[in-house]
Amino acid sequence: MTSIPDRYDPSQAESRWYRVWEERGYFRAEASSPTKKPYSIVIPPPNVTGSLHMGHALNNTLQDILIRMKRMDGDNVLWLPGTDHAGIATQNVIERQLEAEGRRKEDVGREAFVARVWQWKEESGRTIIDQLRRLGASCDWSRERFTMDPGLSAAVREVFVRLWEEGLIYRGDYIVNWCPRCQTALSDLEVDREERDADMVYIKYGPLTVATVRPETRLGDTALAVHPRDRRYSQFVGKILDVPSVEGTVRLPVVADAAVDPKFGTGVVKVTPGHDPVDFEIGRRHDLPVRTVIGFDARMTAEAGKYAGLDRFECRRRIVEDMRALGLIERVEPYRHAVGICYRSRTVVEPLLSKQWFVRTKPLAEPAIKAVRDGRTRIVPRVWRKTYFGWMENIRDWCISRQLWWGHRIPVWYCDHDGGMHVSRVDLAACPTCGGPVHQDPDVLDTWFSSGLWPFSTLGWPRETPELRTFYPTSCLVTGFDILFFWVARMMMFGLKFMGDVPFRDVYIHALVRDAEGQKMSKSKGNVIDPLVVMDKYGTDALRFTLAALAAQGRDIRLAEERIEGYRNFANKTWNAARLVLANLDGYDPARAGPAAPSIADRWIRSRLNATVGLVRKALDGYRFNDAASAIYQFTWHEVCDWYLEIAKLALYDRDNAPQRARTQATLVEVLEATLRLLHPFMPFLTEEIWQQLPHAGESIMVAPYPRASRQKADPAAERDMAPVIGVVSAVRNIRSESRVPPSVPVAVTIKPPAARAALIRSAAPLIGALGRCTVTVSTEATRPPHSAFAAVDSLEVFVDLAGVVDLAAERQRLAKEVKKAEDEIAFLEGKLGRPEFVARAPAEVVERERGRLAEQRRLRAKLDESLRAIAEGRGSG
RNA sequence: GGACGAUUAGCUCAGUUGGCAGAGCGCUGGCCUCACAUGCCAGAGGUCACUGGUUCGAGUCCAGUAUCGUCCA
Repeated sequence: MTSIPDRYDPSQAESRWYRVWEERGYFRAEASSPTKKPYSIVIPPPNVTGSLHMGHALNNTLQDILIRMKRMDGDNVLWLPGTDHAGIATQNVIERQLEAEGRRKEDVGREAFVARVWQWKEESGRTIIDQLRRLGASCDWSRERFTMDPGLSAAVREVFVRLWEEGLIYRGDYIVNWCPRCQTALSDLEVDREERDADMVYIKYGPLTVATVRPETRLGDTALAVHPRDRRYSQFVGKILDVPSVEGTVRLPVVADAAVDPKFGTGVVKVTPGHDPVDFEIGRRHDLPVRTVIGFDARMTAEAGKYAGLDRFECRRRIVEDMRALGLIERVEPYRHAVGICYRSRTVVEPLLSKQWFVRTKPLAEPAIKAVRDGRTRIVPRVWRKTYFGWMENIRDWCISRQLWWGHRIPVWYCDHDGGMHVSRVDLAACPTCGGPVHQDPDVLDTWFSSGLWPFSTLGWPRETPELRTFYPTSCLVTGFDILFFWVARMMMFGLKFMGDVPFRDVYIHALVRDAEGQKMSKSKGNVIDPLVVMDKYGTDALRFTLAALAAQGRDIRLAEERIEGYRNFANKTWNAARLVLANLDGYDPARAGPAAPSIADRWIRSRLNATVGLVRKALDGYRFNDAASAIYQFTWHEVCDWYLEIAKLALYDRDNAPQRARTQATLVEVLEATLRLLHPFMPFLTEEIWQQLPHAGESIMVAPYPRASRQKADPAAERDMAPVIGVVSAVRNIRSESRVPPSVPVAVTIKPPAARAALIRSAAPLIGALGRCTVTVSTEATRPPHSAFAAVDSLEVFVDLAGVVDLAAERQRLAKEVKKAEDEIAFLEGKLGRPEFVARAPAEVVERERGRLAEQRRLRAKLDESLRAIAEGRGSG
């Protein structure tokens, strides 16, 4: 009957429409618009090395939903995409390539190495960008940025120089987290914690005993420390102890310092200023020397004497053996503790003293705290505010230098002649003071230093561009909580500092995607669900809708394949609804649909659509994507498909009533078309595919208006009048099912409405008859027919004649169940209304409502009792 | 150790100003009814973790307990 296939095939629709949209320029923003309201989002730039995982899929689906809705609203929408150069990760990729060739980066040299990274970036860096297209992301690709683009690099230099000039950047020797694998310093944030089993070794230090899990650092000890108020050890404070140890007797002073936790170990700690950040501070306060015994390669240095050259962990084993031989080990206890590991290479980091660059963060953090407190930036859901404040208020200086080759090189030059240091926006070829030769600082900046500028560097800053004026502050940032500190916090600080305003009005923080068991997805666990595989199997729209439907605030998403399958079915359901409509539009002419007044069902479905639009709008305004998705799902499937389409078929198949048919066609087209627009941000491909085949105005659903709800469109009378129709049909079906009457056998139904509803029910009788597969008699004077089953629907009494087909026992059972329900309800309400406090204190309307319910239930029970009696007396059985 | 979150149907989860406990999946029974079996109809299934408190009334507000999870030290 129709050439449209009965299954929706996503694969061909997806590639086709995306190309059309892009070619027509729908994704492009206007640099400025005299009339359109700006709406902008900058993408959290994925690593250029990355490939799309579920987290990206979720993050970008949510952004695309917002973007598409606002675009349909007619705003001047900018979704700015791009990628991040991801210093360590990208460098690792090329290093591994070299490794496979049997070479190291030192063999090829810095310049050639960086050139090779660029080449790789040009060839392979588009993977994730293409995958975002696959997802349907409607980014403005003409404005795609990369953190190492010339413009963004200029922004990095500008920021570095200005911060330096204001004294907010400094260079110095401090203990930093060193990754021996990546051969670079890391910021505190780049160090993950992992629980590991270790040996807590109790070592004798002369008269005292010290507990440590890092015995190899014994070689770097320059003091012992106790808490100033620890009476146990006050006699030792200020003394210098002669401590026999593996390298002979060493002299160690005992200092008192409040940083010592008297409850840890014995209460005495060893102080190793060269290898522990706390000890480093203690060392400064007490003017202790620093001994570096572990090097950048994680091997013991010459300072370690006979242990020099040993790997740090090998040295740990050896030194314990040696101490044991010397009787210096008091005892060894198993100990579980959190070890710092590099977030990229998972290598245990070594706190090491080195010269690094730092940003003084306190002065930057204060305005960033205030902006959120004042509501200039709104964090959604609000619970994350506390986390944000907690971190910002206890912020520590940020180590921004990395000993990598790939990244923004620190814009500092040292004169080889006079030793001077020059911070500069432009490359220096010679010393500005003496003209001598210069060399640039070898280090590069933390990747987050450049991504922290993303909301304005991508818009052209430090140049003053129309884009910057139009789209900054951006409207919303959509991101996961895992980079709240890494990225969001830093954009807040930099945005306020350099733009004088917040980088975004809203920050929407979404959950993490986990597997069905709640485990974090990871390649090593083998539990990843690959979005690309899912898109192939179920379609992009199904994946997008699933992610939106599961994106409830404040909870992680457990993704199981069955869920995606369920929403694939929803896509197919919508497809088939459209098939039904499209197959029945012959002779349709919207101009001629006017004359016939809409039926109750027409008015009802329009009113329901209006209500659904209201729900979806409200949900999306509050970033409640799951509520929006479920409202659309519920309406489309359970109101349009389950009821309205079934009702519409009656008119569509009735060729003798042309006006009624035309009117129904008009309603179908109107409701389906609007539903598609409502659904479009969630399922862009399917909706475009159908919309193009429906009568429509405009060239693409992408740029058609997003539906708006209005009070005028609400039709409470129609909703009230449809309720008994649905109620009676459901009751008839229920009786039919419970009495085991096959659908093919017609039954006779008698409805006894109260006088006030008689006209309505009479006019709806054919409808009820068709939907319930029954013949309907309506009479206000009806009496219970013999051999009939009974149901009450609000104020209506419904009798289903089961002569010849009735299962008496089944009907009795069904009635008994209804009686039980009514009686429970009556008991509950009588109890409630029997309490004088309730009647006295609850609002009058609540009391009135409960009284009405009680009366209703009592009446119902009476009717049910009557039916049961009829059966008992044999009247029902015939 | 500190902070936050979670505990609602067999499973996964909604439940926004306190006023008849909902969805999806799964399950049971019946249907290939001319859009769809990726479907249709009907149904079963819940002491809202526990203990107190506030209130006429608590899944919802407050305090505590237990278990699980996350983040920070």
